[in-house]
Amino acid sequence: MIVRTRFAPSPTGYMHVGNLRTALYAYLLARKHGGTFILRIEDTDQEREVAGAVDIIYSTLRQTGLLWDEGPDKGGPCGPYVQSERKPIYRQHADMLVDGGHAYYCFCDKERLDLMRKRQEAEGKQPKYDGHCRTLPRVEREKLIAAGKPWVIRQRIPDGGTTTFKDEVFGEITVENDTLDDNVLLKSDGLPTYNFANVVDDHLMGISHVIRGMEYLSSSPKYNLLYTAFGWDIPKYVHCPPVMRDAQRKLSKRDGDASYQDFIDKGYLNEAVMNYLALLGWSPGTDREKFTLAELAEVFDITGISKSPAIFDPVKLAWLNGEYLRALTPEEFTAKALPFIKQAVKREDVAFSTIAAVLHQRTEKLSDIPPQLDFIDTLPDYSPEMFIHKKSKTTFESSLASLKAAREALDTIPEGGWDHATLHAALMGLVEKLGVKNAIVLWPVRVALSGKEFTPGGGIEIAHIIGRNETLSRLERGISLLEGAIRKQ
RNA sequence: GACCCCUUCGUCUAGUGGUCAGGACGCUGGCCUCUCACGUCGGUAACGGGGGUUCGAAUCCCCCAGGGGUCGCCA
Repeated sequence: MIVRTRFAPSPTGYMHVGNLRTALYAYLLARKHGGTFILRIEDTDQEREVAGAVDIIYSTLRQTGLLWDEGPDKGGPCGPYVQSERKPIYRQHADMLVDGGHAYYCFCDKERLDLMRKRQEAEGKQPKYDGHCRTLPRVEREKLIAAGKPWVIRQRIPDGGTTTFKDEVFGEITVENDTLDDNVLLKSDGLPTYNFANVVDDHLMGISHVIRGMEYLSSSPKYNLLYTAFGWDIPKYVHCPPVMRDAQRKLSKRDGDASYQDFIDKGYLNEAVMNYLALLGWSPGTDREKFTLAELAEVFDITGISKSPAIFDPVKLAWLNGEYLRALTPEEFTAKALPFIKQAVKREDVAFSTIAAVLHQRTEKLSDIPPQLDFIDTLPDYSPEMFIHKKSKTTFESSLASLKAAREALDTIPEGGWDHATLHAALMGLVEKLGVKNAIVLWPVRVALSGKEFTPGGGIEIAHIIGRNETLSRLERGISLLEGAIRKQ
């Protein structure tokens, strides 16, 4: 079987991660079977046009690696791939339906429709087109058209009976035809509704698997009726459950973290986001959790898609992102971290590579970086109490001695020799010389250099990062703080 | 409200009549350690409820409850 899948977004101006996941699945299925992945723009709602929205679709798909084989910019045998450019095709197909008795012209205006719905609601019935124009004679119809009366074309749902369709994730579903509405197929502006365009285009473009959100599940019987009316083969339907914010609400753009770009801006890696999305509502059937896009394409299978909505867990995404960050080489990590480091560090005379090194194993997302670095440019005010660390048994006195010894040892290192290895040798040598535990020396040094309880990296790294002058002056500051504290005792 | 769909640890999930119900995140205890993290070893926690079918049900059937979706000249 030739697999042809499509991603058919409407240009809304941002890429919702739920949509992106649907695109991912469509892409993976195509790649898995050596098939074709198609991009189609569904811009039939002229009122919702957003400038630049199509570019966001392009750039996001490129960034994520979901490269399409046919599309508006690439062309292909089934173009055009923009629905607003396919207008004549829909008209032609709508007429075919009308000729076959599967659709009809409707001249009802908004006022009548509103009134009708209001009445039906008042009577406690479900709003549904009342079939007013269903039986309009052909001559009457021509007369109204000639008179310039606006019209739409509606689908004629068969009276009575049932329609059954099969979904690859939900199985067989049967509904009573009477619960289905005579929906508009062709709007008065001549453009098709989604209900019509998706059927015509999916068939004309040879789509084998229609992968889309679950919100279309309940309209699928109508689409089936359309395929049948045309005498077309019915594609395989794959409806994906929604991505939720919590048990009640869908993840929405209003929450500010539903768009792909939001995650990238916060310092999540593309690879981590895509990996996480793949596993949200789909399982490979094994315990494996880390996949590249290419690896996903190998193992992807429709049967792994789950039936129930999945809650998006930012905490787990962050963990996965950390995994990806940690797997980077030091050079790669430095390149990605540098812009975030510079948000917090304005000084230029610091050891950036050491900052990155010290951050590497401590960063889940890049936006976590700046707050960790707030002590580098300027030493915060801190209390001498911080020198006392119970577990390491440091005291004011021991800390004062350590700081003085450290000052003496480091003072002998020239500016040019101020590197990590030298500092390490000097401070560890001090530990050995004094015959004490590492912490007796290193705890107070780290506190004096950072003024903080927790820091990325230890005293040696921080000394290297902030440089000789700053190190010596901060040690000085620590010494006087401690002397003051001891005097007060 | 009507119609359709869904329901395993807090979360993502594995599981398709016989498992101590597995993994991951989180939380938590130990180890490592100059702090925090990383790493590592352990712990915690689930089959929505009720009826059946069966020697035996998370797995099959029915009912209920809860949740979701749809009911537009939006997609």
